[in-house]
Amino acid sequence: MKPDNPERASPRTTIFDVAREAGVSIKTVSRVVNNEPNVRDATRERVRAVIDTLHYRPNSAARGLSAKRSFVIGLVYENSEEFSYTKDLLRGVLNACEEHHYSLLLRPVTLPSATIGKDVESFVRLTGAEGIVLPAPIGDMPAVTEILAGLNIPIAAISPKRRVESGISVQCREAEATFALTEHLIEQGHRRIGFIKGHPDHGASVERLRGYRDALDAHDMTHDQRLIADGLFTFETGRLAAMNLLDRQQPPTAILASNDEMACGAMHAALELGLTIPRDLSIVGFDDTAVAARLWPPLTTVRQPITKMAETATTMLIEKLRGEESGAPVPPFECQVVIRSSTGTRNNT
Amino acid sequence: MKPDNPERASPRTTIFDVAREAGVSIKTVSRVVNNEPNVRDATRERVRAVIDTLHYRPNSAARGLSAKRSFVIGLVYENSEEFSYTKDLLRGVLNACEEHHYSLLLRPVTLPSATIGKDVESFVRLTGAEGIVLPAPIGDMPAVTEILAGLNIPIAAISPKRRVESGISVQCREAEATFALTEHLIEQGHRRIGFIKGHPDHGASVERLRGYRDALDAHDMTHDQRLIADGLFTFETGRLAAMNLLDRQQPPTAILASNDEMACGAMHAALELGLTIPRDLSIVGFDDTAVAARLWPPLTTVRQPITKMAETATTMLIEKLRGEESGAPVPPFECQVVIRSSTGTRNNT
DNA sequence: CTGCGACCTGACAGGGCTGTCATTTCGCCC
DNA sequence: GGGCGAAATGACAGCCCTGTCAGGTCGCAG
Repeated sequence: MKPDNPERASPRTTIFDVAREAGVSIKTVSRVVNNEPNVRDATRERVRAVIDTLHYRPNSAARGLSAKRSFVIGLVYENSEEFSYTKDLLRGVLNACEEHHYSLLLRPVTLPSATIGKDVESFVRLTGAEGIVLPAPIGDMPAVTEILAGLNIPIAAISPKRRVESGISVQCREAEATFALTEHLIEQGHRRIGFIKGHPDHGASVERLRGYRDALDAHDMTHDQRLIADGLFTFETGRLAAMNLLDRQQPPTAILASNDEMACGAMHAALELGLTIPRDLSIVGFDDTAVAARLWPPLTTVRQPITKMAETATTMLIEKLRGEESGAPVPPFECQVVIRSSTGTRNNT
Repeated sequence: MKPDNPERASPRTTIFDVAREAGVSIKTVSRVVNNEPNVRDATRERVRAVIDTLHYRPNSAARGLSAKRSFVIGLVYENSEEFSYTKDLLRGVLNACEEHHYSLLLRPVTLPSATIGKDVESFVRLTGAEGIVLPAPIGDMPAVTEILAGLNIPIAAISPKRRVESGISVQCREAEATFALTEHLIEQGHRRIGFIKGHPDHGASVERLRGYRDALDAHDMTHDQRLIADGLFTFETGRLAAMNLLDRQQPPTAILASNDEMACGAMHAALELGLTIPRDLSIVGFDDTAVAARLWPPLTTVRQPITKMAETATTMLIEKLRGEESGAPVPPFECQVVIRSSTGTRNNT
């Protein structure tokens, strides 16, 4: 037996109630709600007050129906093992959506996917999303971008390989950060620094490799192709690549992996070989994922302001939808090198 | 210059188009779309065919407005550092929502929160969510559940302390799993097994402690209160608790932490003290988060079928909204002990 | 052939909001 | 005080779908 509750599902207050209470037409209330001009300040105030007392919230279904807009942003993301990147990303996108009263709808995808174009298309058709946020590497996939261009849906790409022309994109100074990371190793005396490349589909892979190479150049160090190994951003490819690198006659004294997952794999490889970190081998990663600080020794890595980047990209996307586009591309964000204990001094050998 | 595209934003096909094409009334199309009865099979087929050719998708705003429903499920989750639990959870909830054509809207919260009741209330009012999924420990918070009960919004609790009467909840056999985990340690010869408790607000904490105690009883081992330490499910509390435990005159030879984060903290504590795992100390966790397999040595832990649990709970919630409630509570799910290398044989000392 | 349920189908009225456009009010200048 | 343009406000249709209910069709028993 529940306590008797005569009125089920209290009848939501509508714009009509507010209008009556404030003594204006519903259209005026609508104008106030949407911050439209042409309402006298006094009227605006009065309506606002009534809205507050009545706890009025516009019905988004009705609003969307009438305005022929969905107020929905879609986020298509890779549902990968490593999720702390996605977590921060999600946080940023969600912040922006809430701030501007948009809803966020999610579409996880498993890569590689042959049907991703169709998937995104049906996602958009079904949800009526007005704009789509595309984190790397999806923002670089023609199958997706072309479909969305055809549908006339604006996109915001996060860390794409290159700026999308006529689209929104935010990036961060990954090359510079990798440069600094490499320099950190050089300063500690390392002269043979191994590098594990990232997935070739990610723009980040190119940038990070560039930063590494530039640092070697800046310190007049020779490039040894045998110190560069392929990887795909996964734990296992990192482990294998490191095994490979460490199996050389002249193994590196430090390894820079293009992300934390692979750095973690490299660490496992080193430990399996009985090496002590950082005494026998220094290891650094990139991303500062949740795992990085949990490893032993804790991993030196680079933190990107993902949440901030995602928030900025999404906000720009929404502004574009509103026609408030500024047009000016955002300057790239700064990354931050996080020095922990997986790196240590090393003399030449 | 883009290729000229005369028609912008192709006019979406509406129910009206389908009706005309199929030679029936829009109401009949509506019936087909919603799988309602009272449509002749031949008619149904014909309408379905037209829907397919025209790629018709009902406009959810219009549908919601007309039916006075939002087709929205809300997920309120703790935006914690450890996210791999939430990732799996999200996956399950999303699966169920897609399957039943509901949208999922997210509301992350930071705990502890004094305003969580109000937050959830405004979330529901704003989104019009018809049902809310509440993972632990939020499903146990009266501030939240009472608000939702008042709003007449059904909830689905995942791993709550106790079954919500007249509500949906799914749980898994955490006590049994912890029992098995403890037994694993006992079989390896451990006689002094430390235990780090979880956050007192989580139902899981009680269950896991119970499993540990039951296992000791089953093997006629004495309970030593000094082997039990408090924790709050975070890395740092785990580290501190382990430090404490290992500082005893008779330190434990194995530590069972109530989750992986704390197990990881315990591992750091042990390594800081110069211990080798598992030679000097075995460590086990709970949850099988992404970090567990990345640690060195990889962590023995317990995997819960979170995705499955979340999917089941959400499906039940949606069925309830549809009035298809079966009423029968689901039997608890089974957990799986994942044995890795952080545990090893130990003779009595 | 008639009558009568049972089953199908369609007409119509909104649902809460916004776009359009007509109307009223206001401020200001001569 | 009258006149005028701009600002403020409101009336109304319509967005696309579903609930309701009336009407139409079908099969079958009498």
